[in-house]
Amino acid sequence: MGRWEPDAPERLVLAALDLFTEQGYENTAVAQIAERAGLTKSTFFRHFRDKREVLFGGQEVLAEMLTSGIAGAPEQAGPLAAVEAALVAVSAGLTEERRAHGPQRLAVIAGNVELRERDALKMVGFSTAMAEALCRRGVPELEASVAAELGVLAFRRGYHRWLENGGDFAEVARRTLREVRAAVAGLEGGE
Amino acid sequence: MGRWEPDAPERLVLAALDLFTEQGYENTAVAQIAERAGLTKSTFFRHFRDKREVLFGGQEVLAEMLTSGIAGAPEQAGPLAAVEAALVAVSAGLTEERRAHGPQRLAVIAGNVELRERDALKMVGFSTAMAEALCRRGVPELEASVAAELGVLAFRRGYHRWLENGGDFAEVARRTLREVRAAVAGLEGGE
DNA sequence: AGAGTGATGGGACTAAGTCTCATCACTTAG
DNA sequence: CTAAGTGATGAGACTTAGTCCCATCACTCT
Repeated sequence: MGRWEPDAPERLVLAALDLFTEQGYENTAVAQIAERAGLTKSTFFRHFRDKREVLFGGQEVLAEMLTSGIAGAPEQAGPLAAVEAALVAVSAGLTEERRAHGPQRLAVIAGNVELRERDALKMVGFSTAMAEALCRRGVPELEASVAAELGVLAFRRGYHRWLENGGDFAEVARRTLREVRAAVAGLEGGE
Repeated sequence: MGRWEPDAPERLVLAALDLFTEQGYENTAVAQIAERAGLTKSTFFRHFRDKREVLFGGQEVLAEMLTSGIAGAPEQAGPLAAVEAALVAVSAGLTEERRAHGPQRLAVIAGNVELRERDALKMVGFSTAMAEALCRRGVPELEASVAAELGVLAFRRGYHRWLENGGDFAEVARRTLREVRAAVAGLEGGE
């Protein structure tokens, strides 16, 4: 399978990350990314659906982990316990290599609307994936949506913390989800 | 102000909606939309940031209504009561004319990833707008985010119901938010 | 009538994204 | 050891989104 210089996708990701950081996302052409990676525009689009996607690769895998995490939670677990299982399960996909470029990647995304847009879509994907998995466990549709939304919120916050402080993502995510649940309780209690 | 044939933006929206429905979003060129509206490509991009935006116009106004709804809620109101005020306030922006093309618009959006992506971004915008408005009321940041997220969920579901059944949006939204709160309670209680 | 203003038309230009075909590195059967 | 096969890449044409600049036109006000 691997011919020529191996790992074309990874080389493209790294080249893109550097160029986006150096000169900004919109000032960087796909051809330029490909050139720095020793490839061509054709090859770039063979590996990535579009220019944005070079920063969001492998998220389908994470969504898959979320759903299987929920599916694999104990029978008697409630929706939020299942969501916790999902967050724990996804930690297997958050590799140390992924953490290395995380902050740089987040900075680039934060600086561009198109990229924030793609990020929003990915988060919606996570949410519906979890909600559907919860429904398959017999959770009513609305409760599933609420639990999934809270799960995504915890995931986002946990992910940021994990990038800042490191450590085990499963641990961080568990703690973050607990805080979200506390906030929910405070919401209902405080009226 | 109005010269030539008036209401260029509205004509563009209607032309786009028809063409997207007839032949699909990706099979429709901007030049074609402009032509059907009796205008040119230049004018299209003068009124809309990009091709997607022709289906999402005026949402900044809605976000504005959400924030001012929250800001205008009674002092002693809790976060979720403020969110309810936001949803009630936004009903002023959901005109009957908007409802007329709602289903067609939703169908087009549902059929295209780029458009779902833009929709996701708009919802994130609503969420952060509400969360920031809640923070300005002194609500802790995490609770504000949770409440805003629940508010967006209620807004989406209420919007769909409103399109299907009509009636007063404020009424529908209030009922939907109540259901979301019940689901949240069921989530915490059932474990 | 003439200057000013704001919206439009037109056309050139860049870059994203698609498509097709040739080519090259490497594998495997004979 | 060679020749066919396979999969990834290169090359280039092509369409369209989106930007820019400038001329023009409709209408207003003096």
